[in-house]
Amino acid sequence: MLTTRPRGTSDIIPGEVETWQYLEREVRRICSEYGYAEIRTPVFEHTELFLRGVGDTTDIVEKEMYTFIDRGDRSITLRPEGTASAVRAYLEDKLYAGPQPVKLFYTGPMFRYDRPQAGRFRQFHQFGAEVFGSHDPAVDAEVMAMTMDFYGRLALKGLELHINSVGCPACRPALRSKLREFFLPHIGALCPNCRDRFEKNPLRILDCKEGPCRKLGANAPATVDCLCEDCHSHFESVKKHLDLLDLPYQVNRRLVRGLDYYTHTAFEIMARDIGAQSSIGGGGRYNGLVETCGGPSTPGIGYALGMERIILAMKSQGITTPGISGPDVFVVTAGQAAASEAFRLLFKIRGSGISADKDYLNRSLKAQMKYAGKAGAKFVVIIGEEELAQGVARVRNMDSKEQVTVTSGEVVDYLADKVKYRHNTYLQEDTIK
RNA sequence: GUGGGUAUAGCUCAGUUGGUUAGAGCACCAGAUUGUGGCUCUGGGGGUCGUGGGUUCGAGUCCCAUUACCCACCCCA
Repeated sequence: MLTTRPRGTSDIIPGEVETWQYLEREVRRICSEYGYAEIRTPVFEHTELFLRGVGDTTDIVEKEMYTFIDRGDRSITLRPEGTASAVRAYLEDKLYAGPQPVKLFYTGPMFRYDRPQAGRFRQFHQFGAEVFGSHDPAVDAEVMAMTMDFYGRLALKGLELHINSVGCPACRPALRSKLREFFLPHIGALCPNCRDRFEKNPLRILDCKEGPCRKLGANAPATVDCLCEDCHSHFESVKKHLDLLDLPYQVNRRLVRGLDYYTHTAFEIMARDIGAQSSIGGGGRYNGLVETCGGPSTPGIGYALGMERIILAMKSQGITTPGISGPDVFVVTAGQAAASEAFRLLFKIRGSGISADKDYLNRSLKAQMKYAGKAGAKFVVIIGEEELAQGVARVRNMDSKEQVTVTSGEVVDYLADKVKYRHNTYLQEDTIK
């Protein structure tokens, strides 16, 4: 146990972390372009927030929360999702008092006590965004377009945007009773889970994957057939705005998201090639949530994307991301006499903004060269007795094998010049994805 | 919470019907005449065979339990 990480968690080690850093860069870039500001909230909250926010009949709350009592006898829960916290902060930090609408994004770890499998972990990471304060269907479209834009920037292909409207408090009671009416004669044929859902939330029966429930559900009244005037026109307008952007989507009448707070628009993005857990992102409108959490009636909409699943999809599509990058310069010495000079030079190089390193294992010149090559150093600076005596250093370009002699006074400037050039090309490579 | 599969070196895996000091490739380290990397060659370090019990003269190999991981169900990112 001492050397085993907790189940469903993972270490992101050098070689992998560069992919995460790249994704996080892209997240910040797109959010700034779309006008979303970052918010950082605690990874744990009072349990009540999630009970209220996420909904106490959802699977997340019923069986997946990491909840514990702290030393002050408070019930604390590791956040299973980001929206509830964003809503809490919106209220607590009085963001409603600022210019509206309020557009926020976050990235970070979420926690759900699930059995791990492909694409599912107990600690996983989401990038999410929320918009508070606007009813405009154009915002629904913006939010969906933004997710698809993000995937597109990562060069992901073949994703499907599924959308639906799950109604609002005005039309949902009618829908519920219609569904109950429909399923009542067949209640015996439903799976045990759905018999439970029949009472609590018959909407979710539509989402069931069990054969019999699925068959029955195919002919059941769908949410889109029972929408009130308001919901209907909202949904139509959302679709119109998606069309304006030429954004392909499919209306999925069965799409009912697992969180209770959704109203009007619900959407989900599916990837076909990442195993059984094919959803790589989803979201929807939650016009009642802020009020449920004790705030003024405020419309809201948001989404969350699963970082691990994005990485899975990228891998299975053969998309490469920046890897580990070696030092710009590696300082190699020959003989003890050069050691002091090399050590000083190393720090001078670093001081000019160039990444540099040297051997600390007392290795032979050959071994130092070998290491520099494996570490991916772009240049090697060699100092031996001969160079010391002449007041020079050899600078070797590891790619071209070209080696020049530079006076010790000019070494740093010489390297700075070469490396600056490399940095520019590196930045360009970095952007192509 | 339920089901199936797997567990031998840092990694990927061999390991005959149970039989002596458990192997390979890759990786790591060091050398190949005295100061130059990627290729090649030689050598070296590294394994309580997941853990605990059992059967047996003898278990990496058979049996039981346990843990971890993987995959799937439920559900979600």
